[in-house]
Amino acid sequence: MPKTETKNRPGKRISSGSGTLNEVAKAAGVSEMTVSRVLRGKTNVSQKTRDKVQAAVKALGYVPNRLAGALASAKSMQLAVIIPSLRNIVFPEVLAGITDCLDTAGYHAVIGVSEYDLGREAELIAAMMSWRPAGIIIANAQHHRDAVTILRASPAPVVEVMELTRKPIDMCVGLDHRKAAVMTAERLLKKGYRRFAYLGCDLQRDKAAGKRFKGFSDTVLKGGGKMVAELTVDEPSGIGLGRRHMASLLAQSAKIEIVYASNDAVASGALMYCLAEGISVPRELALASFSGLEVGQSMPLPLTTIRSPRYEMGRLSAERILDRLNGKTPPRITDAGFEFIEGETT
Amino acid sequence: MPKTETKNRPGKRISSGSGTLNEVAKAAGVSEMTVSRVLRGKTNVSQKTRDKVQAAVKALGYVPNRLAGALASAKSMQLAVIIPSLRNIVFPEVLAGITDCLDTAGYHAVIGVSEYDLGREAELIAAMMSWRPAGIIIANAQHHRDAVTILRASPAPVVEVMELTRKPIDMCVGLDHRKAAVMTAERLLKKGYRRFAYLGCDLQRDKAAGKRFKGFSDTVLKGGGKMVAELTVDEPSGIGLGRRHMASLLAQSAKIEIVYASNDAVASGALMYCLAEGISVPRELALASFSGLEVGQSMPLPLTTIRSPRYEMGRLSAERILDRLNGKTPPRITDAGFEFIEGETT
DNA sequence: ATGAAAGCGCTAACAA
DNA sequence: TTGTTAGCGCTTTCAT
Repeated sequence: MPKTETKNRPGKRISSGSGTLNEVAKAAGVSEMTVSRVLRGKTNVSQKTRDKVQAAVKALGYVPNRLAGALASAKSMQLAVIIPSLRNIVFPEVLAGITDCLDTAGYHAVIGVSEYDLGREAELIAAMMSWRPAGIIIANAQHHRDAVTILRASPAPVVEVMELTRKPIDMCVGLDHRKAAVMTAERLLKKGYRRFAYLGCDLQRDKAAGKRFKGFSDTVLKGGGKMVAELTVDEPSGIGLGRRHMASLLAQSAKIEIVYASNDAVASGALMYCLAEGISVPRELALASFSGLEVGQSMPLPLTTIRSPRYEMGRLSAERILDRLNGKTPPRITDAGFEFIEGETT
Repeated sequence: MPKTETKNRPGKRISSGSGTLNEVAKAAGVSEMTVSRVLRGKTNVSQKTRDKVQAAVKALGYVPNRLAGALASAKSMQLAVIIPSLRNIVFPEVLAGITDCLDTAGYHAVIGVSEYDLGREAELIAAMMSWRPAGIIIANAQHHRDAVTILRASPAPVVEVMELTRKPIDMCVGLDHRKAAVMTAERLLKKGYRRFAYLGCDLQRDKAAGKRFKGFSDTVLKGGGKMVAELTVDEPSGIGLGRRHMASLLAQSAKIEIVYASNDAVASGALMYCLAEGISVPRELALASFSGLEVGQSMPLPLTTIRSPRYEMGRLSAERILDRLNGKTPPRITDAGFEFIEGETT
């Protein structure tokens, strides 16, 4: 196993694994610049030279050094992507949209996970900037002031993804969480529900969920309804949260007609609780939430919820950045929209 | 919005956003080398000089350029991470373990998603190598021969994660999928089950699932049982898959006693189908699978399954790489183990 | 404890 | 179409 010897060779530069432009140039009998041009697909090289160079590249198994390239051209092919969590499936879904789009353009994503900590997020951004990314995609619209300072100063385009903001740092791609929750509340009121309960994660951490909660309860009150029970739990949002905490939520009031959950994972857990406890949904208790996750739509009763275009938002974010890098002027604000899903839990 | 002007300034180098070592050095009245030493935490600098430098760094809002640093030192602080998918929650969970470990050490992950395509995986690896990563973590143990060639030649440590292999390219961290499936089959046989069915994703794409299927059916046959129905579907593994395809699996044979699913997502969908159709589990039909996902354990009946240590495998992979970079000699093969979960679906 | 010189591997700009 | 020159911003090595 040659690996073990490879580490620390003090005082001696490692061969970087695969030769240099110079070696290829010599092998092909041309200058470094010509090789560089061929490799970057510049058109002003004759086919003959092209072939020679490509043969040499293949023969030597040459892999270009993008660190050097990025340094010389001040153009990196990496994007920084900062998300709050990998445990909540919505972020990997956004990430999937991002990587799909980037891959086709030869870019790569460097990821940072803030664990919903804005201080940590700011540190991550600072660290990421040292790679001189070609662009930055960051989840949500609330950031530490240091983070905002850095991002504003960034020469690279920035996209805030997930939430819509009136005044993004640079660009934003997302949906109006308040509007989504308002629409949900209106539909539920129209259906006759009046006594609402809320179950969710800590609203200080997940700001988008906080906006939804606010929009929802405002609308409920305005519409003659009441929030008769509320439970927010400071633990990772997920199915387990809904499953474990429904009992104590329901214990808060005997008159809950419907539970609005912070997202589909929580709502799915809540529905599982009801199924396990023999609570008839929606007859005895109704459920609604937000996300449109596969799990929620696969339940014996599909959830009444809002579908957020997660993959699409990721893809659009990456596209906006690439557009900017290609000299275009994409819209600063992109409303990715959402869709109400009339399930069977209401 | 200053952003819009920032893109393509033809012929003019962008200021890279934040000054250079040289500017800091001038501001602090020392040489570049001294600043470099302070920034990298070298000890042989006097406290007085240190303070001056740090003041200058803060005053200028200097952010070091790691591209230049990596080029000069031939040591990057980035790891390449290649996974087959972001839609299957197990990979984000592994990724979470990786990023958690890397973050504390100041490293960052560059990610590539192969979509279960080995050709694409090989291309991704080649592309990633051009960033001269300090290490490479790649999911699974089966790769395109070009990929193997590149990885073997890599001066950076390589970890194959998820599956255990007898002869890893460099190192591996994982669990024995065959063994896990064998154990599951043995327990089910002991419980009296004889007529088995299999429901899962395409076994050519998900090699680990293939190993489990093989181990499971081998054991079933050896133990006097029978595989009376099999359905593999070439679509992304997930809850929806299980939910949608149970009907046609069950139509294959009237005498199925138990369904073994390729993983917990599929099994959860299958269980939801049963709940929706009023099939009594485990009386009329039993269910078992593999993963130990939160969703499966939150179902009204927790799944009988195997818990795979996904976060832990990610963490360990990153740790092995960092150990190597720090001159240690970690074990080539790390068995992360697994745990049988006796649920209520059998 | 500090500094000067010499690149790392590549690309922009200009020349031929 | 091709080549030459001069860095990109940093770290290594070797002096002092």
